[in-house]
Amino acid sequence: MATIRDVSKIAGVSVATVSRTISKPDKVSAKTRKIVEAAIIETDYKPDILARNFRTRKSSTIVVLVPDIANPFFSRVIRGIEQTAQGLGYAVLLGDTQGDRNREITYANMVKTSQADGIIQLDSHIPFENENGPYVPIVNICDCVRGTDIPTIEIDNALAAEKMTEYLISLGHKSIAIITGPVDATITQDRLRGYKKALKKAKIDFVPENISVGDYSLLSGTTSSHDLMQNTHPPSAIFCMNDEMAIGAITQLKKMGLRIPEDISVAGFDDISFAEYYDPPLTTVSQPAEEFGSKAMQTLYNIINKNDLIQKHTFLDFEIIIRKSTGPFKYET
Amino acid sequence: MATIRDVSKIAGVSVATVSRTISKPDKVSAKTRKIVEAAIIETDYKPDILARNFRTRKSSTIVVLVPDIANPFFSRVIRGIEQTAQGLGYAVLLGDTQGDRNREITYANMVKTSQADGIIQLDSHIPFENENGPYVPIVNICDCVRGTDIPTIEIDNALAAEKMTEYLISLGHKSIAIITGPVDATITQDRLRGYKKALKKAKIDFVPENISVGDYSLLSGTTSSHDLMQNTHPPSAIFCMNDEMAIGAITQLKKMGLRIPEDISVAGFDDISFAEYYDPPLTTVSQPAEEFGSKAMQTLYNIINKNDLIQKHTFLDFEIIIRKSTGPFKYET
DNA sequence: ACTAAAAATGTAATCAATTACATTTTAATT
DNA sequence: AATTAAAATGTAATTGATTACATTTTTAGT
Repeated sequence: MATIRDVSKIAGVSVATVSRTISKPDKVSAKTRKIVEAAIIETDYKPDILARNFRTRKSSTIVVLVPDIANPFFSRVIRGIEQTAQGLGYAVLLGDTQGDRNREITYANMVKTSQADGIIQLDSHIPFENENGPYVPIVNICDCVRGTDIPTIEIDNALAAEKMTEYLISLGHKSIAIITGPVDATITQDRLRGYKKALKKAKIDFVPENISVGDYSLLSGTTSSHDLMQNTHPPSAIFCMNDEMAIGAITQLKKMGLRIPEDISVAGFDDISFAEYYDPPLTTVSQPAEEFGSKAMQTLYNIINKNDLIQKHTFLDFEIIIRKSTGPFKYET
Repeated sequence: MATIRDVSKIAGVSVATVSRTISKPDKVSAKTRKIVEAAIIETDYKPDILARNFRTRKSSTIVVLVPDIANPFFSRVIRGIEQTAQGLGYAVLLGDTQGDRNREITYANMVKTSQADGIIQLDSHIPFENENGPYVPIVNICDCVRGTDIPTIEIDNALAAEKMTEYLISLGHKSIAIITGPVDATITQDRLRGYKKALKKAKIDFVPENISVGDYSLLSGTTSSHDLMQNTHPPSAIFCMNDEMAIGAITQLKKMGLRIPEDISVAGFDDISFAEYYDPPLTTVSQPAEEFGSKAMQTLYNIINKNDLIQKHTFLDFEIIIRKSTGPFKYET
């Protein structure tokens, strides 16, 4: 493999000139630039990225921390990150944490050791043992921690849940259950807040038994919905904090002989691609997954390169998608 | 940040001894090892990975080339890769190619420049301009090229398709359509071969119009199935080369007023998590997604580290999962 | 106690780029 | 043509760990 020194010899210039030809061509006269470029081609020179990274203390690599890559919403976000990263000349290191804090820290240390230039975290947890460590460029998206000055990108989860709940109320539902995500997640708390707010505005009493904690899996949708139907006053509508749980719930409710939406309404969250193709097509909250990814990468890029145009807290638009899994409340006959 | 020199000063030994304490502790006496370890803790020394990578020409990073990360089957494979990679001390660079050959080459060059130590390719395409370039550790999985000595990991796709087709034939179906993946993919050709073989064994004539080319998307399942139903002799069963297309097909067929499986049977491929939760639950071919990933990573690790125990061509087990989307053929009434 | 072999440790070169600073060349102005 | 500023180029230090080779210390055997 040819080195910069080989090129400089062939071109009859110094290594500095070769280096400049590559990284700041306008600092080199047109004549020598041509000579050097010819020498680069002749020697088939490819800069040694490892040496460059070592010297410049940059890796042009970022880490994505994701609770679970196999989650269809997250994988779309990551696709958005990856596409934008490619455009900006960054590589994406995948950090599937499976919720494990130690793995988060392992990946965070890759930034501290310059193996990566920054982190995009999709979970509401900051992977630093303590806050007074070295500065680490990080963007927190989708599910964001509060009370730090770390840039965040999210939708207004409380409002989205409020709107969806209002919609269900507008259909005549009074007993609306909710299947949540893990209790310690910010989005769970936000959405629960929005749900309660909508109930309050409609003067519907909040019933604790209408809450079931899930874990975003299909299975937890089935078990949670099963549990909810055992309540003394079973719900006539179930709002799930993601589409998988909604699909799990519908599967279970159908198995119990209930018709969707005639007997019970089910709404989801995320609008994954399957939502539209489910039977019945799922009423859900659409989130701009790819935009989350591209915005996050763009913001992280600005942080790394110290552009001042960083918006600390960005809110993206959501949309209530009304399909066929929700319908008017009907009194029992 | 403390360097190895700081540690050596504190410990009163040479940098070589510190380096050895870290990488080959058995080459260092117990006494000095203790001293050095204490100094490492005192200085909070973390080896500079960039310097190490530069010097050793290794990055402990591998690249995963995937046609689309948002495909649920692929994301499970990647999860398997990532888990195993973590255990082996490797980081995973995500290369979402969207089928773009240039992107594949870009990522392949990262290996040539030592930014990554090897590649796991999930597509039947080898990303080298020509074969006589530098040696690149690579493993080809799921959809594999033929006629090279690159290690592959796959299921026997022809056999799987043959078995599924045989199953549909055993239900009495004679007009069995197939929705394929892209024509140039090895798995498409393999599965098509298995499909034809089963037809031939059952003495059923192969009808070209029963083939519709899809692209693995939900939408292509709907359009392909719609097209197939316009045939002069519409099929009584449709075998789709992945579950998304099967789900798209079922959605479309239901829209056309057909009942699944009473009026028409639909089978998929992959057994993604949604398959079991669909209505009706999908008959499909189960592939061991995570095992693909972990086997691939293990094999790549062996290649990189020149262990000789490399099995060139590995075949994993598949399983025909019979659920409710397929049923006996019934003559039109 | 002496010697040889083995183990432990140290010295200093090395990896290939970038870049601060020094020097030379070119351009502009009078 | 002389002077000065600006542009272009060159020199050589620098980055931090690894490791070949040299040297010292320890161990074992007599």
